[in-house]
Amino acid sequence: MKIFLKLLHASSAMNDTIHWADVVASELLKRGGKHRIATGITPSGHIHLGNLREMLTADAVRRAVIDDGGKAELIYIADTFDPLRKRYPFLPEKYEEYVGMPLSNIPDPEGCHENYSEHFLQPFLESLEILGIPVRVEKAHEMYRDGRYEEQIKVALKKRDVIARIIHDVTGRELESDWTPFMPFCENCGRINSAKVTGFDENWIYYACQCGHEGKASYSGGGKLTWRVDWAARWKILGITCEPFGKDHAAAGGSYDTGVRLAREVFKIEPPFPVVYEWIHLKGKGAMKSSKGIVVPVREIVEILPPEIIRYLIIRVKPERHIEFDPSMILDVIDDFEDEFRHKTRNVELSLVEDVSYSEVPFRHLIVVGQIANWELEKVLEILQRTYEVDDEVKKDVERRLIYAKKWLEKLAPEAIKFEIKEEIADITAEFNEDEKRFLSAYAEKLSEDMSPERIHQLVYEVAKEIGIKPAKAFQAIYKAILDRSHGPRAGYFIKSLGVNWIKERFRKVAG
RNA sequence: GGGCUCGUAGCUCAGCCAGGCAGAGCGACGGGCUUUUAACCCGUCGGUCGCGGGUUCAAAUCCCGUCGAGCCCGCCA
Repeated sequence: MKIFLKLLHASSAMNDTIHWADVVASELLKRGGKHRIATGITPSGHIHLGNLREMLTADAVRRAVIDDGGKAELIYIADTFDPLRKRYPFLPEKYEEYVGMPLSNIPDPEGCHENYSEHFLQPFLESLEILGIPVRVEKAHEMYRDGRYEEQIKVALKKRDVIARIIHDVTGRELESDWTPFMPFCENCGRINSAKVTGFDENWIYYACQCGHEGKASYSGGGKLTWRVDWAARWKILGITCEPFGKDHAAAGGSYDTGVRLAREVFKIEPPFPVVYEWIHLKGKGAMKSSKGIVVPVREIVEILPPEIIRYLIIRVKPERHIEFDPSMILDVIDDFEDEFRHKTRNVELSLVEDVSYSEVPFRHLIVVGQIANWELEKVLEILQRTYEVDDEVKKDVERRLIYAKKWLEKLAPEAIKFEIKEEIADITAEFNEDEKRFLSAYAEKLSEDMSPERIHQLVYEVAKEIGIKPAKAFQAIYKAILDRSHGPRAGYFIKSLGVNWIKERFRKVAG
């Protein structure tokens, strides 16, 4: 047996090591065949790339469980019933008065959605769809309103002392004698963080609010459980078996520690299997935090980068490692992806969005060709046909990724990679010396319609030699005449795709 | 005070769970292709695996300790 294990080890060492998501999946499958994975991001501001890590971590596990023969689904609990903590920098002054009110009761700061939480939630949900993350959405204010918490609220209120002791044991925090695990919603001032429970019976929870109002709250929507208790309660209500969460919750004495004990001792369930993940840092700016305004909204990223790249960016890194997100390095990440794609790695498998095909045309290439072809699909395909076999599948993929290439170029690309064809000769500011003019003129003479791109490229060297200038000078003249700069895409393909006759005419004009 | 992660080639990291000749990519250097946007091909250099102990025939890997970096511990992903 021991020898067998060693052999197994030796042979698996030759391949990639087991993917983290598969490790989690096999752990889960030891516990049962059916899993419900929870995620929970509060829509209190723009939902950013850092938040997305939670979703992608969960989705990678979901897929791994399914690939391993189990069943798994994803649930996203949007805490729409959470109070607005403070007036964030991006909110107008007026929002000071909404602090403490549930997000679902606050107006949309930009007036385009039903309420505050919807404003941030909707674009995020659209993004999840684009990223191929199938998720069942549960909005907290609806769960409470529909009475799904009722039983657990009653349990929590009755076991107030047990809960208080657990929180004290785990965190060392001494709770005040009038503390309860319930935060009533005050029907007078509309806040959900300023009233105290004064008593309860089978039908009502009685409270006194700082605003002076005294009233009674319903078990269905009249308030919510405090964070730590709410978390454990929802595990029970939704039957959660696995949940990824940020390292803040994982610290000793953090909310997962209390959650474990609350789950077992108060709600009588086994806590979900934890997957702890690290923050994503924005290169040079530190951890992404909505509250600090260091944010790349997910909805913007999914417009600029293909979903498989965004997935790959996060899924390829073990959750417990932090990710340094450097927008200027994204082409390298895409290169890595394309290299892994050729080897069909597990990272790629978990990153590709189902039902989306991916061709071998490199993204870098699309960027050059797209610019040459002025982003016209037919023209791009025509150019690609010289190097690739373009069938319907490739065509479909190119059509899809060409849009990203264009957006990426506009929003994230370094200037050096961009170029623009000067339509008018008057737009060219560069000077041409006699050698260059002689070259362009002679080159235009020899160039003919039936030449292949390779032949056109070769011709540059031949003509340059003939009139006695260095090839480098010849290339510079060509690019100056077309782009008004000294560098550009590989000359042969470039000239061919621009049209030989157009080039001949242009070179003659420039040469005077 | 408690907890987590990281420390392996100049840089970014894999390898550690399951001990078995120290790896990849990039960079640098040399050569080929007589500029092509961080192009391609061939080759070379490059590491006391943070440090100190321990276990073992054998340790980057396991155990104990230690130093350094970053982060978390009201709410937050």
